[in-house]
Amino acid sequence: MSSTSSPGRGRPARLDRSGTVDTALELLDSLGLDDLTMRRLADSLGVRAGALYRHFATKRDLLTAMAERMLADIPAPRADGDWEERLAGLARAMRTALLAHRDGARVYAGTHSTGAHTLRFSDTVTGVLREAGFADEDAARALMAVVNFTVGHTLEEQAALRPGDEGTADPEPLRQAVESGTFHHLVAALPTLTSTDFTAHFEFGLRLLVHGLRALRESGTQRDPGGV
Amino acid sequence: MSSTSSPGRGRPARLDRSGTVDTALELLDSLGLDDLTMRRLADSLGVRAGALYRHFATKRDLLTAMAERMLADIPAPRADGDWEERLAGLARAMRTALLAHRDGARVYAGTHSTGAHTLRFSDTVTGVLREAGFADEDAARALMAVVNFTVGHTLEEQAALRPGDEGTADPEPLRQAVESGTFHHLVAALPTLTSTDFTAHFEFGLRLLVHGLRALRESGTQRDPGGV
DNA sequence: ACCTGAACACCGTTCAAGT
DNA sequence: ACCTGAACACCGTTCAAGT
Repeated sequence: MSSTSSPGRGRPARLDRSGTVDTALELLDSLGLDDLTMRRLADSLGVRAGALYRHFATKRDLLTAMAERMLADIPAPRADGDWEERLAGLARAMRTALLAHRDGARVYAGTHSTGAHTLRFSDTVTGVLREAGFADEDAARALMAVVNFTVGHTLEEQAALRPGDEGTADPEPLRQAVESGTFHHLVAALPTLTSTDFTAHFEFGLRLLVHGLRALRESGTQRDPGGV
Repeated sequence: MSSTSSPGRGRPARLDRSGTVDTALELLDSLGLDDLTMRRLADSLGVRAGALYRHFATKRDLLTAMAERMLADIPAPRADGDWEERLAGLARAMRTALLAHRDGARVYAGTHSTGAHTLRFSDTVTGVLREAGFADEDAARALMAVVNFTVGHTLEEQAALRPGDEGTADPEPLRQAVESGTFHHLVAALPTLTSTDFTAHFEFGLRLLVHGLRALRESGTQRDPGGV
């Protein structure tokens, strides 16, 4: 169970930043974000809540460190494939990293990490686009568009999958409201909207973004055709 | 000020669902989501916290009603313009509705409303796409892609604008980390990434999605060319 | 019928005091 | 130097009792 440094015999020599984040992520997976408290985390570490504040100025600080750690799971992108496939691969890797932890997207969306993993990911995405010939400004905006879509999608995906409270896993109230009303376009869309094939939903949106970027690239700067 | 039923003379006849949501949105604007508590809302209504539970089973229920009310501000779409302009207009209207309240995107993202305004908005977007010739499944997936991007973007926009805690309004730590490291692609993107012209960022992503949909429409079903 | 009072079981955070 | 104990100022939610 105890994974990292100093398994501890007599005095546990307990708290360090990295190990605390590990335990916090395990607790997140078993309890969910709403039940992850500083007190419960302290219990898991064999310590009182106040001791956590020697390593994290605030709970938000802890959550930021957790978000940053989640992005560490993103593997370095394979160098093969064209820019479209590499960009899509990076977006998929981000979704996968967020899905890897319960409420992962909520944790990520609620923080603003500027850690090394976050910067590395942003740098990689920007690099794929710049090397494909996109202007710096377009590369930056494309990064934001892809990340914002991915976070928005995964937020929705994890919200829909959790047993929550009302009408999420159970589409009955929505179905009823739709069929009784005048929302006939929505009725046609319902089978897809209530589908749980979130990968298909994600791929659809991702394809739209990539297509849009391809069109922008072809209409814009067509300098350096061919090349690497 | 008192809008709905029974303005009340002697005894305020105080609580009703609709007025409570109004007051909650006002309180949200002045305090922010983190400081919006059931007790403070009760104070604003001249009532004790327990009384709120006669109208809302839970705080989450209240927040869902607030999210639903926010979408009521979305005006009916103008009938002029082609499907691309109408779709873009609806996405812009949603962003505007979320921006209209402090932490609006966070409130919306944290809930799962199936109220009339949410359904009407979804029905309208789906209708624009179906009438443009998209298959039901594509219309549904396009709705989700546009909404998820819009929510993700606005979440980011409101997070960046709030005076928060660390390195959000102040890009110094990020700038330093970037310049000291080997993230040279990110350095090129920095001026755009730290720009506060969020409308430009939003429009860029929205254009990508619309371009992608146009390509899909032209490659896919080209039945019923011309005509309304 | 609708609200109050009071409680239950918690929170995040701080800080003197111990070791 | 690092952690405990104990407190401060709160939370969301429930429910008997009042009116």
